[in-house]
This record gives sequence, structure tokens and C-alpha cells, in this order.
Amino acid sequence: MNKPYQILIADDHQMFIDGIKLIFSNHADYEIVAEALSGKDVLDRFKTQKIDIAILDVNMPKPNGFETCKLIKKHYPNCRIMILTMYAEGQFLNEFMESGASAYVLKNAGKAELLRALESIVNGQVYIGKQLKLIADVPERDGFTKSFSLTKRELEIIALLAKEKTSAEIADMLFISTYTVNTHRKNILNKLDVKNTAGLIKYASENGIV
Amino acid sequence: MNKPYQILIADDHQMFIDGIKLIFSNHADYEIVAEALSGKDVLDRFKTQKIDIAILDVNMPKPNGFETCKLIKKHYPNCRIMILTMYAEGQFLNEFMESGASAYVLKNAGKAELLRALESIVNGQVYIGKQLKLIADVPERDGFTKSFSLTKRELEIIALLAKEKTSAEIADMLFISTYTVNTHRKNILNKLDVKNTAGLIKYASENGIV
DNA sequence: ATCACAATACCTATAAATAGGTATTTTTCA
DNA sequence: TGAAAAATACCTATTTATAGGTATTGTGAT
Repeated sequence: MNKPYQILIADDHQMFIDGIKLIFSNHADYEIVAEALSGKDVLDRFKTQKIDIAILDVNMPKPNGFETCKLIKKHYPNCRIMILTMYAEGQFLNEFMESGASAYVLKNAGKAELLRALESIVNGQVYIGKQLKLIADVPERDGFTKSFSLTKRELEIIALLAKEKTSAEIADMLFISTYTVNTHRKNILNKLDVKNTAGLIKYASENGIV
Repeated sequence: MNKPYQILIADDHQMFIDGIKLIFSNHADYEIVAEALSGKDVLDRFKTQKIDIAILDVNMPKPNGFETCKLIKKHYPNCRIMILTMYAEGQFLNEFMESGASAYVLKNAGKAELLRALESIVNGQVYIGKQLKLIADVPERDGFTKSFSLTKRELEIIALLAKEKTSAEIADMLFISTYTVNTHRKNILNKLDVKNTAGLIKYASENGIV
């Protein structure tokens, strides 16, 4: 497995594939060499091309994402697989664990997280998207990235901070004490491991929270 | 001209078109109804479909963006046109003024600005991208968005703020006084018309400065 | 040579954010 | 029904940021 890594991308929506392709155009380390619209398509591609990494949608027709994943792993154990899902619910986590995939990421994760996940993958680590991780509350495992779970209230406050509101203004809008807002802000900074509001907003922008 | 607005998108790179399409998928107000790879293509599309807004790349083959724009305006004066350019240089501004287009935006402007530009367009205003405006230093005109030009030093400071540095830390790194850094920050907030660092970082993220 | 702008610096006062705590109530879920 | 997580609230001290000024120096363009 050498650079640029040869990637297959599979999803039943062509437009989504196009979007992903856009992310990798001009990227030195990764190259999209195959596309597939169904699980069967994916397996066909493997027969004819060398593929280092497969990015699979869970909700794919024919064999779905996990089944396809298991089949790939059976015949091509060296291939690394990233599973994409639309839903933040952790209901698929067990399946993920059994499927042999290396990454499990939310579809609306954003470019930054996608690339981070791929980096983990090529380093032989397992990556689970932040938003997914916490909901499922999986025990820590080697190679898992640090995760943080933002609560509803915290997300609400981030959104207002992004609208240039001060703690006092936020307190007024949410009918809570300024003390409480500040406590939330403190917790948010700790969870995201950022130093101040600048880092917070940057994180939020990069991860589609605002 | 009623919602959803029917949009034609023209660019000689199919991938770029796909990217734009992705932005408008699921958007209630705008719908991409036509694509074109050259100026001639564009005019052909107009003959067969109703188009409210045309988004044209300057560097298009056959008739280029501006020429195509003039031709469209001549035959379909009600159509609003957005011109996209890759370069921040203002050399095309005169041509833009004469072309009758309603918006002039940098290609790497980002989703947020693209939508802002479209909003201006449908409201009958003229929109010129921030980064473009200042370089050209056009006199203010009705409907033009407020413009701001960030200096090299200001951009430098924004970059450091995005790295969670404080004014004192920035002062140390740039070998200048903290007073100076604060003066720059003050000027930046004014230029960008944001209230605080949160707004500043959000702007910077949305506009590819950081 | 002059004018505009960028970059620099200083001062003061106030507002806001951050960091360190502790602690209670409410929700949620097993 | 209990335990854990989330949301709430309060206190204090310190650091940073913001807003209002003014002012000097260098530089690039006309």
C-alpha cells in the first residue's frame, strides 16, 4: 500500500460520489480510482483493480455496507475500509465492530474529519467519528481518537457564540443565568481541547456545527 | 422569476460544475436546471429552457464569460448573471461593469458567499466578492456590499488568532508591541464588520483565510 | 513632493472571557 | 428505582478583549 492510495468510493447517489471526488481532486496522497453504486458493483471493481481503501455507504442496495465490507475483508484482507453513515445513532456499532472496517464516520462530517479518518486508516488505526463515538459509548480501544460528546445545550451555546453573542446575551436568550452559560463554555473548551473562543469557532466551522 | 430560481451553471471543468451542484442539492430556493461547458453551450441552453440565473466562469472557451454575458443580456435582459473568477486581481472589473452582470465572485469564495451573492442578485442588487472589491477599489454604488481590504499584517494576525494565540503572544511572535496588535485587531473587526473574535474566526473560516 | 495608506505605538476605561472551585436539581436510561 | 449525565447556579480572581482616543514613521503611487 503506497502513495497515492487507491480509493474506491461507493454510494447509491451519484451526486454524493461527485462531492467526495471533489474533495480528493488535487490531493497528493489519495486518488479515487473506482466508483460503485451498489454492493455488487463494489465487488466487481475489486476483481479488476487494485484498491487500497474502500469508502462504503451503509445504506447501499444489494449487499449493504457492512455485508459488502465483510466480503471484501474475506477476499482482500489488506484492504482498509471506511463506512459512512447518515445517522448519528450508534445502532450500527456492533455491526461495525464485527465487519472489520477501519473507520466509521458520519456523512456530514466534513472534509477535515474525512481526511483525519483516512490518515488513521493508513496508519493502521481504527477511527470512529466524534459524533458517533459518544452516542455509542464504546470502551476505549487502541488507536481510537480522543472523542468528545457535545450536549444539546452545548451545541446551542456554540451556535449563539458563532452569532457573536456574549455570555450575558446568551443567558438572556436561553432564560438561564450568565453563570450557567460560563460553566457551559468552560466545559465546551475542555471537551474540544481548545484554548479560547477562537479555537472553538474554528472547530465548529470545520465540523459543520455552525 | 419565482422560486425555486432556475439556474444554469457554466464552466469548462465538469468537476467544478459537480461541486456547485452539490451545494445546491436540497436547496429550496435554487435549482440547477442546466449545465454548459462552453459559451456556445450556454447560448444553446437558453434557446430551449427558461433560466433565471446564469453562473459563468470567466475563463470559458469559445465566447468567454463576459462576452457570453453580454450576449445573454442582449437577448434575455431579465436573466441575472453571476461571473466567477479564479483570480483575485481586479483587472476584469471594467469588463464586469460593462457586461451587465449582477455578481462577480471569486471561485474559492465558499458556499456562504455564493448564497449571499445569489440573494443579492434575486433582490436586484449588484454583488462583488469581498476579496475582489477592495483590490479594484471601485467607488461605492447602490446595492454594492460593503467592502474591506485586509492588509498583509492583518491577515497574519488573523492566522495567529485562529491558532488560539492571545494579543500578547502575537506581539511576541511578530516582535511588535501588544498595543500594536490590539490596534490591528480593532481595525480588523471594523473592516469585517464583526463584533468579536468569534465573528472574525467564522468569517475567516468561511472565506478560506484560515 | 505630496498624499494615502500601512504599520507602528501609546493611554485609559470598561466589558468580557477564562480558570479554579463547589453544589443542586432535573433528565435520562438501564 | 437508582445511577449517571446534563443542566443549572454561584463565587472569586485574573487575564484578555474591546472601544475610545491620538500620533508618528515609512512606503509606494501619482
